[in-house]
Amino acid sequence: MPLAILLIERGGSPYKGMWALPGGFVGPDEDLDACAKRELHEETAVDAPFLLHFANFSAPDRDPRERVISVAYLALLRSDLVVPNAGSDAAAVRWFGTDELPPLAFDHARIIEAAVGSLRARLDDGEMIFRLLPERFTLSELQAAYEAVAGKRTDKRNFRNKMSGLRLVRETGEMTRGPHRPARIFVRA
Amino acid sequence: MPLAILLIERGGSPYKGMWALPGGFVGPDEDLDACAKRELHEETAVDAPFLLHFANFSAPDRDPRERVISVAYLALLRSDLVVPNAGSDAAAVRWFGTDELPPLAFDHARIIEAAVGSLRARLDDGEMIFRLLPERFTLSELQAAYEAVAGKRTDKRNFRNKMSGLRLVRETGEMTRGPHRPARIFVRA
DNA sequence: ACAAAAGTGTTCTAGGTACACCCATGA
DNA sequence: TCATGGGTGTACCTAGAACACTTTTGT
Repeated sequence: MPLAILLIERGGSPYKGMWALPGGFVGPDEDLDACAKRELHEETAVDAPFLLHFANFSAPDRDPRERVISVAYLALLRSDLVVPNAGSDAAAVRWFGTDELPPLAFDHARIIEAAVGSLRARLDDGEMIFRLLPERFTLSELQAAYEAVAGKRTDKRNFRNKMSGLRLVRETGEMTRGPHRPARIFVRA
Repeated sequence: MPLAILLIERGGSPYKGMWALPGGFVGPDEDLDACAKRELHEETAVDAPFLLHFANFSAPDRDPRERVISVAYLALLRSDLVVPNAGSDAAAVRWFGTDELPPLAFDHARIIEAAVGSLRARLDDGEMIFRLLPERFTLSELQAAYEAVAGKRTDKRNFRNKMSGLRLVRETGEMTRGPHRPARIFVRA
């Protein structure tokens, strides 16, 4: 499953009918993290437990209506499990594979580029990747998540060696069942 | 020469008479980078050719007067050469060693902590460190700059080996003169 | 001659990469 | 027995860290 981006179809002008990142204005009694979480929920009905700030976008004319500074956040979620619902201001919401992105409103294409770069740079921190996995997972599932985000394949043995060095996961002692050899089940360390 | 921070003494309330980071409000026709550069110049008469954004600070009550979101930037300059002059709103301006910081207004102590961390994390990018050096420099000068920022000593041979790997500098063929063995003069690659 | 700073190599360890085959299960 | 995915080890290379002495100049 490739990396995908959650976009909303704009219901109003400017850029009416084009796709854009969810977002909105910060309230007087919330910090930026809370704002990002709230706006995402209001516009897509998606809850992202962990959001990461990665850049600001502040060119004076990036919104034709008025001066807007965007504080950009990213989250990692399982697009196969998270079903978005269009909320306020959004005509529609859906996931787009990174290779099938539509034309985007404002400077949002640039924002997505920056987001993917930041995400890949932080993959080994071990904070984000587990958002793509159930609580209990196999090493093959973990590797698939890594590869989806990194956008490239990795050797299985090298991946497992690296993981045992990073100490991000802990074995449960339990095994999967299925029409093939059982796999060890791990949890986050 | 240890790492130092440029602070202004606040001329008005709140926190009148306390020390704080320079800063101000973004104008309608400038982006955040330009704002940071302008505010620094207005308040301290210092020109920083390269500013790096490292974090936002947005707790709703961090300024007792009104809601203020701070977009924090850092620059690296030679505190021995850059002489600040108090400008608008500032009663005084001066450099403080990181080990002799006064009590700070607002949440600026936290901002400085974050800044030093970000700076150290990016030292090897090769973007910042040359701000501390003249155009032509010796490897010993470069190493001294590294050590000042990193806050710790480094082995000379290891430092030089690392540098020749990073390819950040180029030899000029010229040498220094002085009451000791001449040193090769380098420039940025 | 001496004071001051420049310059130089080797060994060890850890982490990254390339690479191919056998194993356990359910159907 | 076959299809499916799980699981394993070695050799090589590179980067980082520890470590001490000789060289060149001006005074």
